Amino acid sequence: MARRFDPGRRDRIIDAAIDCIAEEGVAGTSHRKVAARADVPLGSMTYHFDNMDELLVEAFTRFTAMIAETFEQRMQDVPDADAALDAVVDLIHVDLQRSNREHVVTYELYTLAARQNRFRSITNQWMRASRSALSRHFPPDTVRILDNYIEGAALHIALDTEPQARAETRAALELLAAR
Amino acid sequence: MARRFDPGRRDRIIDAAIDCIAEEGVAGTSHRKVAARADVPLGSMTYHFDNMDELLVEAFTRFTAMIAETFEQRMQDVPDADAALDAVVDLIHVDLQRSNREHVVTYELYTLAARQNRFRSITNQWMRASRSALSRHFPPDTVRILDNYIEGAALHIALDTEPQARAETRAALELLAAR
Amino acid sequence: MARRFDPGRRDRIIDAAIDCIAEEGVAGTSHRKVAARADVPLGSMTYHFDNMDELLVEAFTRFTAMIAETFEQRMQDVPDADAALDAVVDLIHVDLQRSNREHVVTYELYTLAARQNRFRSITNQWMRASRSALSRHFPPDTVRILDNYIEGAALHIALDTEPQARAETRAALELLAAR
Amino acid sequence: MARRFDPGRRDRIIDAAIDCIAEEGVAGTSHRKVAARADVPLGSMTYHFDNMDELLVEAFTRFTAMIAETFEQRMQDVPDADAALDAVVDLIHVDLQRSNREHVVTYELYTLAARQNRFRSITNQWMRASRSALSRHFPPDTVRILDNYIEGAALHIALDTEPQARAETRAALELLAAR
DNA sequence: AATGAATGAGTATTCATTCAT
DNA sequence: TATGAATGAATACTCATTCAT
Repeated sequence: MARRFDPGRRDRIIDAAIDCIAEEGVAGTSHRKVAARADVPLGSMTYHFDNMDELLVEAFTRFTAMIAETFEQRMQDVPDADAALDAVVDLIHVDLQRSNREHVVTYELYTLAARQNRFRSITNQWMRASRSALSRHFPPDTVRILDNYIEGAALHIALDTEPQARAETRAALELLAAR
Repeated sequence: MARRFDPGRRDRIIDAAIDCIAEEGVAGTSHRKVAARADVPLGSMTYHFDNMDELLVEAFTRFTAMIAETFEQRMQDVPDADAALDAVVDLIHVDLQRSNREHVVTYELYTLAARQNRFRSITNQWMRASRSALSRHFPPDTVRILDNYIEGAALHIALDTEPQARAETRAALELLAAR
Repeated sequence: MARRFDPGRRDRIIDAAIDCIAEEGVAGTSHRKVAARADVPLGSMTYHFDNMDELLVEAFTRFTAMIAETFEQRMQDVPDADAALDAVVDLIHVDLQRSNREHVVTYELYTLAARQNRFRSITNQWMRASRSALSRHFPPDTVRILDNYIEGAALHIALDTEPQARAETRAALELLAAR
Repeated sequence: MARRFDPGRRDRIIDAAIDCIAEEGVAGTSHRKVAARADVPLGSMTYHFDNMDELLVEAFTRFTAMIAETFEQRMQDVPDADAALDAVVDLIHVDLQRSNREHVVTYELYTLAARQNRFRSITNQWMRASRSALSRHFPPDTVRILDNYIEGAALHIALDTEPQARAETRAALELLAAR
């Protein structure tokens, strides 16, 4: 009845899906809920996306692209390796801790990626982008090692309850970057 | 009508739940499926566990306890720090890669932990146990740093498709342990 | 697979719900039973009604509307107060005693109304309609008193096993109406 | 294991059942909930009461006996018919309005009574007791009429949202009692 | 191109009752 | 005598997907 001309509807659905995943998890994300969030009729969900998996792939692709983009920008904005390490420490200790929204969506994705290739492609591409951003300031071998450490440190801060000092993170990164 | 006396049934249900999570994910784990796997009537599921979450908590608690136990044993079996690093490299490059069963269950847990305290308690306890095992051979600060790296490296090997050499892992660990 | 186009289905479900409440009580009224009675698939129940309460509200609303309508008609059809009293006596001693269907549904509603506002709204509206019908022949104060007596007399005839004479009812009503 | 000697357990179960009916309705009253409330093992429920209906009959019998007893006492305590009417007005406008606990249990009983003889016996006995109490001050015919009015007035105050004045109730009762 | 209605399979959970101990 | 464990049937409700319009 309403809204027959609605460009951007597809986009809105994808954004709504990301929100839904963040708030209710992949398990709690259904056509109905996403449709309600995006304010589109239920029937239009499977019109725009063949099935739920299709939508999840698009949602996670957009989510990771946004984060990768931000990180790339950050690495582009710092003058040298030392400043890059500072930016990484900030990323781990400030940005990611601001809200756990990014954590939860990330681990939802990891869970899918551990099981299905199509989602592992997304994590793979994301990780490649992260390493590419780090490559602006560090040699390839160092990049991989740093990348590993960053991932582990972020995860432990998120899922462990014992505090971790900025200084410690910085020290570890320096050690790995200096080799 | 059949089996009225079945001690150990609770245990069997928990094991069946772990299997189910490994093969079908938390989302794919239902009372019905676990009951079928454990060969118990559906009605007995909520007799033994007040609700699904209760069962998941017990399943993940047992799962992490088993893994932590194995790691503790390994650290106990090696004579010195150098051998401990070898064991860690093996853990990352051999054991974890043998099947992705442990990965998938682990990330399922992380996903829950990112959202609910009761599951975060489980990851927290697990991480504490891992660090405690490493403490046999390394000082506290080093332990935390090693632990972060191990987590990140394992995750990237699991969810990235680009290969990572044993030598590289060993080198990074040495760097972090030597400080 | 069969019937894809079925207008009036919603209506049929409501009628089936009233029948089900009459025969098996609210406690015995389930989605399954109503669906079977209305000859619709189980899955369509919660499509048409968000939940069971929604359906009960609609069912009781329709039930009370039908009864109120009949009473209004009756009061409209009689020429004066005296004839109105006769009609009321008939209502209590003849109509309501013909089957206990109306009684049981009514008390089911009262039980819900004693506990939940949304059902008390229904009883409230019904009572207002009854008084409005009586207002055709009696002044407001008398209407309220008559209404109380009618309710109590009907209830006692239904739930007491001792007989009550028409003459007695008529005498009581006259007393109350004459004031 | 615990409490092997527990006289009064049966009594406690009946009281717990009344509480449960008051708070959650007959539909929400289950063996489990009553057992928890009475702090007795689930298995002892069907040991003391053959089935749920047996328990409900005992619960409603006790509930109505208590109320009838109170009313009888009240009628015994007043000196004459005029004071009796005052007491009745108080009953309707003060006592019953204090909490709706009595209302809800009463209508739960009426609902069962409308359908099953064994519960109608309970309402019947209750009503006989009420009339017997009124008989202390009024002749038989008047008693029945008063009883009807009291029932209807109480119900309308409970389930209608429009206020009803004490004076009006008193006036109606006087009219009926004076005949 | 777009969608409201439809539906069968599935979900977690509650339950009265039974019965071996 | 008393009860913890057990169980099959039932509950309300959600869902992805289909399809007639």
